[in-house]
Amino acid sequence: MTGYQHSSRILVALDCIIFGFDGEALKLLLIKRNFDPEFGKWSLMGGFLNADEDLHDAATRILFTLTGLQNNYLEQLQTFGAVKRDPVERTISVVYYSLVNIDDQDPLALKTHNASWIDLSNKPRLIFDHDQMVEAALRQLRYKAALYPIGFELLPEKFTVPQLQKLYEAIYNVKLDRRNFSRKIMATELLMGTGEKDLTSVTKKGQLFKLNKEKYQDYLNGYQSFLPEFTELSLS
Amino acid sequence: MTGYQHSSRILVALDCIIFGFDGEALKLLLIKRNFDPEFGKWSLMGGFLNADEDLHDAATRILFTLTGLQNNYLEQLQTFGAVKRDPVERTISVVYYSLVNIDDQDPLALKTHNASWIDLSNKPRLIFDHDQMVEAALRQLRYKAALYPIGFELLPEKFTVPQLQKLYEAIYNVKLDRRNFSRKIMATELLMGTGEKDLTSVTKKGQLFKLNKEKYQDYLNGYQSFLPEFTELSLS
DNA sequence: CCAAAAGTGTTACATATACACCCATGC
DNA sequence: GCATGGGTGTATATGTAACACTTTTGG
Repeated sequence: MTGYQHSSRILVALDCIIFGFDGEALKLLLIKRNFDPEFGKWSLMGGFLNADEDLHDAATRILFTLTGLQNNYLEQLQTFGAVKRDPVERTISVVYYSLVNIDDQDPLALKTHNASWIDLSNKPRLIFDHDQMVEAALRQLRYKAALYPIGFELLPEKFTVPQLQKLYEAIYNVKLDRRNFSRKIMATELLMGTGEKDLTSVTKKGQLFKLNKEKYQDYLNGYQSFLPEFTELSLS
Repeated sequence: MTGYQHSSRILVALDCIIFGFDGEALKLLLIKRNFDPEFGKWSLMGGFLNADEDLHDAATRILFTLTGLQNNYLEQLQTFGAVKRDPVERTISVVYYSLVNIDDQDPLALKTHNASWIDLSNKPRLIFDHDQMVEAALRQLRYKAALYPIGFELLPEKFTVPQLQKLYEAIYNVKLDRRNFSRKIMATELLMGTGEKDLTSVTKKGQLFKLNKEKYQDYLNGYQSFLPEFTELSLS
């Protein structure tokens, strides 16, 4: 037997929600399409699954093509499969989301694909069901960032506590108390001081920290939860 | 244009993890395969996506075929897409999990498909990557049941608080304090007394409750979290 | 000297946990 | 009477939330 006899083969697409953070707002990397279909409209970065390619590898490839980045945080989100979601041909789309350091990408690749970083609050209407995809990704990011310290994936290697706080404020769209936040983050032992100070800030007083990779792995492996109180915020 | 020119069409399967609860243990509805491939081995219930069928509809159809049930809790989990996951032909599988009341199903449909309810703790080795699928489903169930009161989907319409407690003990594999559990559940206002008592229990003292459907919807819509302290348990 | 950013300390409140007692039923 | 299962109450600990003060730097 060389294959299943019944049933139809279907086109499998992948779409990628790419989150970034510029120090103030949460951003999305979006494409102003310079190709058909839906030429000229905004969409997520996407592509098709090849027959000889693992699903996750395909997502990695698509992310690499657009950003020049590999080894980023990349997680499968959900698969969208309404019959008419793509008017050209019946296509199901496996959606991934990724967290990247906005400073690390390849500007040429972005230019080639006509991609730009857009504030989440200014997101244009996207094609097909891409708006729903973004909505689902944001929900997942909020949930995940409450239980696991994945927010660091959006920051440069060295960062200050107030920068980290701004990131969480952007993710959950809330204002946080500086003192409580600092105390809780320090209690996680996830940060290692570098001795350096952040000279770009106004007062040059911010201490730069690095992530403690070992502790980080412990948290990712789930021996303990990260910021349980944020789970409530994931529900909104 | 009638379709995308490039890229290959791929077979899309669906597999379904069906959870039940018999009052003591969490159970899975599994198939002892009376068909090829992997005749005689255990697997999840599955099927293929038709070209003219929404993905979620296909999952509903497969669940219905096996259990005779519709309108159950059914949620997409994840898509498995390793190239060699199915040795017969390259197939990606979109996995759903479902919560059913174990008393409600159609015994004939079960018999036809050679299906039986198996304690999660006695799960046999399953074909392909189905073991991983079950593992992921259990993790998702634990997380979800901590934030949303979906556990009720596994119980009959009327149930006692101790029964509900046993369910949560089975899901999280822990022992809970009777008094604290009762107080917390009552505080949610999710339960409505029926006035009846559970005459099957030894002391006939257990009060039977029904779910307050409106409150239930509120929780599902996420205006408040359900049992935040359980999120910690989801991580193990 | 003042404004803005960053670092640290204290208190009150809510929530989770641990534990003790009483009641009803069947045997 | 007593074992079992089911219902209710209270003290403690832990963690979250609310709030005040000090220091440094640039203008």
